[in-house]
Amino acid sequence: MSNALPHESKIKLLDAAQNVFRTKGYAATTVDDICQFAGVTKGSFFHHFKTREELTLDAAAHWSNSTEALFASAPYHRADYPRDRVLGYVDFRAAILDREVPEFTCLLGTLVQETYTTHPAIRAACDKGMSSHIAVLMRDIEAAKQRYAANASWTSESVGYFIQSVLQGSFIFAKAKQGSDVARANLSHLRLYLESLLHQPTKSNRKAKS
Amino acid sequence: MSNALPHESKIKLLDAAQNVFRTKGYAATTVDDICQFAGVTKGSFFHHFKTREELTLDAAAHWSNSTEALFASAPYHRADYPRDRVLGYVDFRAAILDREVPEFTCLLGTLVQETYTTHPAIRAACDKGMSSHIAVLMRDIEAAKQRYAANASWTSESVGYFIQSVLQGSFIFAKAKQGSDVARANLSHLRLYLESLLHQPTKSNRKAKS
DNA sequence: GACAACATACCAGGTAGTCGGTATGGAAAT
DNA sequence: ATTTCCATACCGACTACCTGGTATGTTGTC
Repeated sequence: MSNALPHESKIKLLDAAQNVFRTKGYAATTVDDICQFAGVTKGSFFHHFKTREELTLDAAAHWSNSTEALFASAPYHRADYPRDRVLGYVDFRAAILDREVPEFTCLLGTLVQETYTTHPAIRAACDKGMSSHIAVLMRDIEAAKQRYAANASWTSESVGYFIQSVLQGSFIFAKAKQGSDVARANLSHLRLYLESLLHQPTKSNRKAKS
Repeated sequence: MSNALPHESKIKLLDAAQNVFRTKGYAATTVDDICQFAGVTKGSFFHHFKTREELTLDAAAHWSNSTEALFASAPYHRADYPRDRVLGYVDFRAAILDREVPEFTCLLGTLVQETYTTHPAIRAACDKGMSSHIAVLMRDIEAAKQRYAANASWTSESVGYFIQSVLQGSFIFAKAKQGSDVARANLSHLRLYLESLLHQPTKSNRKAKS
């Protein structure tokens, strides 16, 4: 990838794609839709991207970068104890639900469902983006596991995927019900489960080594 | 709805729609795709359905009916204790994962994600279908709750939605990863959580009244 | 012969991608 | 300093194609 920062129109198009795809889905979104939302012309679109699929791949990468930056800078991420960071992640996801549905749902989850058999490259990009997000989360889960449940039979990886799956499923119900009530309730169930996996810490084991 | 049982071609079309939608998604599926899969002509299609959207609504209803029948006749459903039926449901869902991805994923979850802003009627049909499936499941959850966790603060409804959300999220990862490993792991996490909500029964409280 | 259940050719609208062209800004030549 | 040159960014009309839906015809059956 080039290291020069992309032009304004290109970024506008990528951001527009994020929004329109999450609202109308991949296949129902036309190039003109994206151009209109971005406020640029079709000529500009095809200057920056060879095809609609190429834009989609770029948009998936753009999404991964911006979400990773968002979570990295979120306050929960600075908690001292890994367990607090894991639970903080869940709380943070719950806090975001105060918006319109297309604004808190996941681009990659939306895309992959429509393209997994028809557009292998997009499917792979979504898989990669979601997996790398989970990999980051896994670091905290693993650290918390070492501290509170070192001998448990579950893996931090499986818990990472479980968390993401609950989120993705919650998004589907948010779309079906046009609201985030189910998502919110799901996240409290999830939190409860995570608390039980990482047994409630006491002052003493909080003070324990690293 | 008519009480006469629908013609063979109509059923073929509804079944074909189920399969093709789950494979290619709603918007990417053409009427010709469905006709070809069903082995009927376009003329037949538009004889039975006024529009593509009407077929989709019928397909959603058809899906709800056939899945409800499937679960009602599944062996787990005949367990004596409601707790066993709830856990049996999860195990049954896990057992189904031995197939190709489009065969075990949920039509309604797929449809709603693509249509929730653009096709209100389809969105509503999906919501209705998923909610009524949960309502059936809820009966067992509620009965199990009365027995093992009568005073717990969670509602059987929220647990029903949580179970479905884990499933829907699992389907997304099945699509992203082209396999059901994550789904399977998710279902064991889910089972563990449900077991903890409905505390492990002993011989004595199994024998307890009704 | 009337009606349902098809079959097939066709059409109108929409869409991805193309193509010739313009604007702009910076480097190079003079 | 001024002119020339060129690459990048952008514009919008146009095209070839696809797709939902229609119109019209055919077959079988009660």
